Amino acid sequence: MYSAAMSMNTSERLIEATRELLWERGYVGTSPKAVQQAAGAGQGSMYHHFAGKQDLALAAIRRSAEELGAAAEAVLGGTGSAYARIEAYLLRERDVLRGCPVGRLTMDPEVIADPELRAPVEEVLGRVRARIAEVVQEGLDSGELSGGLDPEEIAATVLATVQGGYVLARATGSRAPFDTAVRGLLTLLAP
Amino acid sequence: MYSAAMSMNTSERLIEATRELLWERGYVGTSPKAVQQAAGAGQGSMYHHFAGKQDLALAAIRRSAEELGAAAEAVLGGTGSAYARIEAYLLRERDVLRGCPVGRLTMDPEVIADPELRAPVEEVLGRVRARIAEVVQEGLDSGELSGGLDPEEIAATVLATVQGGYVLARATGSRAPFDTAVRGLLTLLAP
DNA sequence: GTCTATAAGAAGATAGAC
DNA sequence: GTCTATCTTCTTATAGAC
Repeated sequence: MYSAAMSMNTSERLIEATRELLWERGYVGTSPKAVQQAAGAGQGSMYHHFAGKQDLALAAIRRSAEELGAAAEAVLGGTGSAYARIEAYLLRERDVLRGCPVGRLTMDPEVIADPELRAPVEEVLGRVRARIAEVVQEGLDSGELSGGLDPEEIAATVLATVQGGYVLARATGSRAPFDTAVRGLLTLLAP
Repeated sequence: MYSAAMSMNTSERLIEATRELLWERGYVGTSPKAVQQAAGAGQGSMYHHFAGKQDLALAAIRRSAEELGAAAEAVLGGTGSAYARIEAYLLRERDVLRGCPVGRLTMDPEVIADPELRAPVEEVLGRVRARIAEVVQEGLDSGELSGGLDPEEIAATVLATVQGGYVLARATGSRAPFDTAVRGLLTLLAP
């Protein structure tokens, strides 16, 4: 059962349970049966609300992407200097060992092969990347960051460091490599 | 059938087929049956050579890790300045859209949950990270790289950028974000 | 809306013949 | 070493009753 969610209706519980399972096991590793058990819903109930596994995953992925975009915007659109906001993004509270609920899906062959499932993943990662680039541009305009930097390049480096930090952390079973990689990047970016 | 490998014996073909499937679909997404078909081997044949799925995956993962370590050492242990060798590592030929055959496994819940399967992944990523740190240290010692850098941190940033670059590339279906992230990092590292 | 029944095929083996 | 048979459980549904 989706323990933190007894007050949700069945459709909501199914989506939330799917989000958790996709995060932990990916699309290939998540079965409708596992979703039903986690949501406390029956077989017929699930197929009443959703057309099938793909349909349910689509709802779950869209919501996770939306949430990720909002969380990124919350720090990148905050107050402070450009460097401070990028630092806030990098140091933002994260469940490092669980990885990124969206980035994780890029390693799933069936998500990547399905344009509908891949679309929200591509869209939100592109949006966050563009938003970081805007902040870098602001830092260049104000003279806060050094002149030779390309905003799009630095934004890709920042996002890649985060996504790759998850990989290193999960490989070691410790969040330390994630934090180390972030500190390295912050040193390189330091005005 | 493992098309490029008709001359290998059954055991070899099974390992190579497993490496390909683990790379593409992960451990959770790879079935013994799929391995057998890709290797052109029968059920009984596979279970004669290997105790089961985990045993076969262990052989495959160990080999992929070994290969990755050797490829990294080939560029990091080459000639040239510290920066040039790190640049060579970052620009090294890669099948970007396929991702990293080793890093990819960190997103697999059953690999991460199994100490035997995770060990080669952790070991080789740690080894590459330490090797990059050595090269950064050489650059600091020679005065080629700026003084304020921590070798361990920069090494983690370099490896994370690569691993995260794969994520961004697969999300968009294009290798461009990988190359962009690498260029950003090279700009930040430039002596 | 939710439940149970049914089903073809895959997953991950084990057993024993050849 | 390789092959076929067999087994249990899981996967991903569909059909129809309540």
